[in-house]
Amino acid sequence: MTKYEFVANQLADRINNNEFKHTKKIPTEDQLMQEYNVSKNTIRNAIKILTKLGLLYPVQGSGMFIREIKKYDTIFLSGTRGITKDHPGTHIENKCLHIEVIEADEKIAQFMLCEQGTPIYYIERLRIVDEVPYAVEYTYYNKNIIHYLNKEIVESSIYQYIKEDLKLTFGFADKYISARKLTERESELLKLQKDDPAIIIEDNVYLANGTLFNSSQITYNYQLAHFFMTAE
Amino acid sequence: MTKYEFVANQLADRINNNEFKHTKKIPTEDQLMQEYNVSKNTIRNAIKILTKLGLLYPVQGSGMFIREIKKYDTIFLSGTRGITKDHPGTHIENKCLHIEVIEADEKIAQFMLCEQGTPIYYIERLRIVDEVPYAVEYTYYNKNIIHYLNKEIVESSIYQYIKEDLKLTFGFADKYISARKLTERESELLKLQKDDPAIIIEDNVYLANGTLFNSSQITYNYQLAHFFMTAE
DNA sequence: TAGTGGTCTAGACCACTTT
DNA sequence: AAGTGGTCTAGACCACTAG
Repeated sequence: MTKYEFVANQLADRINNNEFKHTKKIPTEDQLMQEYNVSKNTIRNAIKILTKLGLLYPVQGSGMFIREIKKYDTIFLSGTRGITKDHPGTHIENKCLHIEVIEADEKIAQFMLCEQGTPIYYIERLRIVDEVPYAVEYTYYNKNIIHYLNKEIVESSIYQYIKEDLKLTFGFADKYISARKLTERESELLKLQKDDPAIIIEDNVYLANGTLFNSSQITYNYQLAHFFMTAE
Repeated sequence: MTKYEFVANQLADRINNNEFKHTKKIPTEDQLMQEYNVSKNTIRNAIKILTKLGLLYPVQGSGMFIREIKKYDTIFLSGTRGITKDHPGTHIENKCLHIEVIEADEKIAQFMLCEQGTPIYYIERLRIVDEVPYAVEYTYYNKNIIHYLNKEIVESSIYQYIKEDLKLTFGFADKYISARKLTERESELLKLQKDDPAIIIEDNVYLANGTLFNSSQITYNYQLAHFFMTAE
């Protein structure tokens, strides 16, 4: 862990412990430099992390103020993490509906940014939060990068498997957000009506070296799923 | 304009002009430091801007690679700008459906983060892109901050008015994204069917000093509106 | 092993807010 | 005028990639 990550974690803890509830501000940059014995740049890097998470906002000439945002039960969009981290204390089940290896045709090759004929895992999952169907997920993984997947991995955490077992590091993700009507099959799986609204997130996830390894289309239950982000 | 903003603009232009199409990389940090005669930090700040816009991704030890993303006809979510900037070359019309000044009741005071009784502009607009109804927008402005609004301003660009005439600077924005069914009135305005899907963005915009001045709920035409963002 | 991005420091000065 | 965040510099060293 870098110094600025350490400082960011410390500050996040201190904010969550309400240490600054009187002032609604964190200490000044100079004070933090002294407290943690680091340079200004390191403090600023730490603070940038917290700002992106929506915990703070800076006011030039005045201080770094703590935010009070109501993000109850929402999924945080500005991260490569999934539902899991945003629903602490809930029971999440991933039901594997379908898993197969296919060869990329022209269309798949195009959005997977790979050659035609590349082996691809195609997976369908139903994600269930606290016994209620939450989302239907259609995912393509490049098998040249994720060499092996099975039902067990797919039903637990694929991300953890990729990170901890395969030792791959995530870089960034593109997200396309839209809405459409549910298909009949989706409505049955989500226990909603056909033609009910669905919020769709297409998620293209890249490794740190810039290669795309995963493209998902996730169909969320519109009565349950709400998303949150903060922009500058 | 700061030096790093200048460098970021220059680089964005050079990328758009395909200057780096052979290498698919921009010059190294050291090269850019020399070219623009600035320090490493300045280059890094510039590059961070381009990374957030999704134009670049960094690979440690290798270079800064140019991205090729298909964001045709989408609205970029990671910004406080609206539709306007994302639809160059299109004709945008804002039809004012309703404008009135009200006093904040308990509920409004809560989400506008103001005292009860604060004067508030409540505005309804229909946004039309290239003659097609695009979104229905319900907006609250704190009248203690935005002292005056009228139909003309509301039908042109409110943001430009706030920025250039009132000389206020935007800070950050929270966005909540969800889906629901259209109301009957919305379906008529958007020329869709009642109970058709709608993608909803609730947008809370803050000034640089951290005060909330604007809360909108925007109901987008699901057949036209698609959103894009990039996350780390 | 050389090239390239990432972290970190120390210090100067500027822009804005608050008193 | 004093306090506080924002920009900028010069330089050292680390982490990772690629030939």
